[in-house]
Amino acid sequence: MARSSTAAKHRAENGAARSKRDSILDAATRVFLDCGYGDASMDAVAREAGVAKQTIYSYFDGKDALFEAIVRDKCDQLLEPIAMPKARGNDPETALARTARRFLDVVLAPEGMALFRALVAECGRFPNLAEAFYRSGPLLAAGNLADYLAELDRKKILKVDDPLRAARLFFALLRGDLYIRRLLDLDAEPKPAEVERAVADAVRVFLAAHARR
Amino acid sequence: MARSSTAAKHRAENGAARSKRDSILDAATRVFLDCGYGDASMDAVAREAGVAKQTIYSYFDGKDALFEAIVRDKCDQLLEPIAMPKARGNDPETALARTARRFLDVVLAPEGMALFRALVAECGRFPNLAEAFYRSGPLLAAGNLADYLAELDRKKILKVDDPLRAARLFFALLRGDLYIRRLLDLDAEPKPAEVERAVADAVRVFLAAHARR
DNA sequence: AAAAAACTAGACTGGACCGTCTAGTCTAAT
DNA sequence: ATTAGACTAGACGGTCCAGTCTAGTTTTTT
Repeated sequence: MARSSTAAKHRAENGAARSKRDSILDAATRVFLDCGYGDASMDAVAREAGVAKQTIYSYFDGKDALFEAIVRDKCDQLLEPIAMPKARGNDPETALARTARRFLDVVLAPEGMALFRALVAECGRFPNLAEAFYRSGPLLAAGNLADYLAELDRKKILKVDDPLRAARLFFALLRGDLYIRRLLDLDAEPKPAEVERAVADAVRVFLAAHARR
Repeated sequence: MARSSTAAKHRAENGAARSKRDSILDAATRVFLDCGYGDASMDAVAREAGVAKQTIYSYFDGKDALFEAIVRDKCDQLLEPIAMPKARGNDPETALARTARRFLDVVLAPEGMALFRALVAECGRFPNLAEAFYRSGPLLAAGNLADYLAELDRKKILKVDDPLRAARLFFALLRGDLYIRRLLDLDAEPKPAEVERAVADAVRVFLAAHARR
């Protein structure tokens, strides 16, 4: 048991093995996010990665495990910018807009949409993945914003009774109609000007709702 | 050509045929919305409908056509309450709340969620279905509300510069975080009290943003 | 009653795909 | 140079499923 298995041995972080594992992971990400879990085939992943199918099974336990790996990986790397501490030196309007922009850029990008679509489609099969995504994504973002809103409330700059609830509303406002349309693949990735407009709308409405006085 | 084929003949609306076609449609709805398009099998539909598989193929051209049929059917029947003309006699707050409640009741219900999930999962395969859903659902609802908002603006009760845009924002506000969580199947259908709270929040924020002066 | 059409149950075809296995090649360490 | 482990290419077994076909039964029509 303490002895490393064949499968585990090359999982050690010698550069060569790392890069092979990574190329599998990259290919799998493309295939899974393109086709969805059901229509993605292990043969396609192997072909895309330029690797024999057996090699995939030596790094991952099976299709499920591979899917889990690519989802957790994409979660970490996609949601990194969202988790970043906010620049709070500015006035609320600027700070909110900056947070909003960062959020939309990640969330409306093709990769973000594909990840979310895959999770929605497979949430019955992988409930823990859906939960993990939500916690490290929307929930984290709302939590961070809530902290900032609480601070603004303490400083009497805004009136925010329930910061977490307000933060969630802000992100909902931000997603707006665009998110639905993107989910259904009715729109391509929005141009910067459209993002900017969505940001401005959300910030304006939010500030109106939480103005002091 | 003018002569009716065997397949078309029993599609005429004699009561018996109608009821058989309907029981297939009902069963297919359950199976497709439960399992999703990919994991739903025609055998399961036949079993669920208490019908031979061949009978399904005499009423529908194949799996795709059956899926299309059940989606269009569910769209029509789910979104009927949303398309209803609004009671506009009341003050804006009451009217908005009523519209909001009706929307959330339909959209957050298990059937509404399952339909949307299926469409999100299959929007690549059935882009026209996604489009049809959006137009007869979210877009119709927003259009109706926009008309009402324009009226309120004309009467100087609210200030609404872009009614359609405002209506979309209202529904986005309404979906809030709940919708994301429901999509990922992290929450069960919300209790009336939760719906009421979401409605109140959305109405409050919306009115604050569009108050006169 | 007889003929036609609808329906049933189940077998069957063809194809996709997961995961395993085989046989042989390449690479790195001893 | 030899040997062990990683890798490749492809075949293969087993399963599942869409859609077709057959043979027999029930319902409807005439």
